Amino acid sequence: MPKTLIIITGPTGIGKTATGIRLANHLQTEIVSADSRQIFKELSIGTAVPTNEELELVKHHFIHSHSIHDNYNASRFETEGLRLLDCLFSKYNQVVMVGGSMLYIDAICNGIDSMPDADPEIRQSLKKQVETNGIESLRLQLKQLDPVYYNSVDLKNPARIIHALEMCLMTGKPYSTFRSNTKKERPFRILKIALNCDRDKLHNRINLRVDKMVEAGLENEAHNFYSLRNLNALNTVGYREFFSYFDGEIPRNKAIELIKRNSRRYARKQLTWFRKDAEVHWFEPNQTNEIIEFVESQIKS
RNA sequence: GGGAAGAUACCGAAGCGGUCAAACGGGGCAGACUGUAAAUCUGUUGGCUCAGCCUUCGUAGGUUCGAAUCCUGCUCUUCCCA
Repeated sequence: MPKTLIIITGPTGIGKTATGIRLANHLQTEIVSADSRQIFKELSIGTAVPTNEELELVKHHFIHSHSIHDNYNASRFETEGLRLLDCLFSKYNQVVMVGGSMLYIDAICNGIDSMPDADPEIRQSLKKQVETNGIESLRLQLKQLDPVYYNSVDLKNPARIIHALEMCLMTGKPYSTFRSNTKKERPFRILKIALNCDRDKLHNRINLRVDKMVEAGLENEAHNFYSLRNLNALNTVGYREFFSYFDGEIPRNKAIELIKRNSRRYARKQLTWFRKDAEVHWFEPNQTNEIIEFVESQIKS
C-alpha cells in the first residue's frame, strides 16, 4: 500500500484540530502538526494548542516540541518533518498533518532550497541600515550583489531584500544562485484537504476564539514574555498587541480588537495561499464524515 | 419653548461653486510570497455594456451655464439657554 500524507489545513480558527483528530483516530495513526507557533513549548493560550484531552486522543508531534529561544524556521521544519515522517511511515500507511502555516506545509510538500541560516548580526545591521538610510540603500546594494534577484524581487518589501542581502554577504554568492525553483520529490503521496466556510461565520469563530483566549489568561501569558518580545517567536498575533498595550501605546480593549482584526487578516492571507494550490480539496468544517469518506476512497486507489 | 452646530460613500472624517465618484484613516476585499511566514510587502474599495456612461454627499424644492459646496421648507442628531 502506498504511503500517504494527508494534510488538513485552512484558515486560523476554522476547526482543523478537531477534524484532524477525528481523521487520525479513524485511520489509527498519528498527527504531525504544521504550525509555526504551536511548536513552541512556552506558548499555549495565544497559539490555541490542542487541549490535553485532545492530545490524549491522538499522538501529536511538533506540539510544544521546541523553544522560543530556538532559531526555528521553515527549513528546519522540512528537515525534521521529513525525518519524522520517514519514521512514522515505517509504522503507518497514512499520517495526518494538521496546521495552517503555509510555508511550513509547502516546505514539506515541495521543499526549500538549501542555504545557510541567516547570521543574526548581519540581519540586525541590515535592519539598522533600513532605519537610518531607508530601503533605497539596500536596493542599490542588492542591485550590485544580485542583479538577477533584484529584477524579480518586490523592491518595496524590506524583509525580502534583507534576506537576499544576508545570503549574498554571508556566502559571497548571489542569493539567486541558491534558488533552484525545483520541486523536490517525496517518497510518499500527498493528499491536501483544506477547510473553509462562509466568511462571516469564519470571522465570528475567530472573534469568539480571541475572547476565549483572553478569558483563559492570554494577557498574563503575554506578560510573561514581555521581556522577550524581540524574539521572532513572539512576533505573533495575540502577543504583540498585548505588548503594545503594556507599552502604553494602546488601551487594553483596543489590543483585543486588534488581535481579532489581525487574526482575520491572517486567515484571509492563508486562504489566498491555499486557493492558488490546485491540489487542495475543499471541505466545510462540519463535513468530517465526508472528509473521512473522501480520504478512504483516495487511499484505496 | 428659544438659540447654536451638524447630517458626506461600509464606519470615522476632509471638502465649502467647476479640476469631486469625492482627500485621509479604519474596516472589508484581492494579490505577492522558498530559511522572520501568526512574518514581510502590494493593490483595490458606488454601479455598469468601463479611455465612456449612470446613480451618489439627510430629504423636498430653489438660485446658477454648473452645487457635496449658496438659499428655503421638512426630518433627524448633538450642544447651549429656559
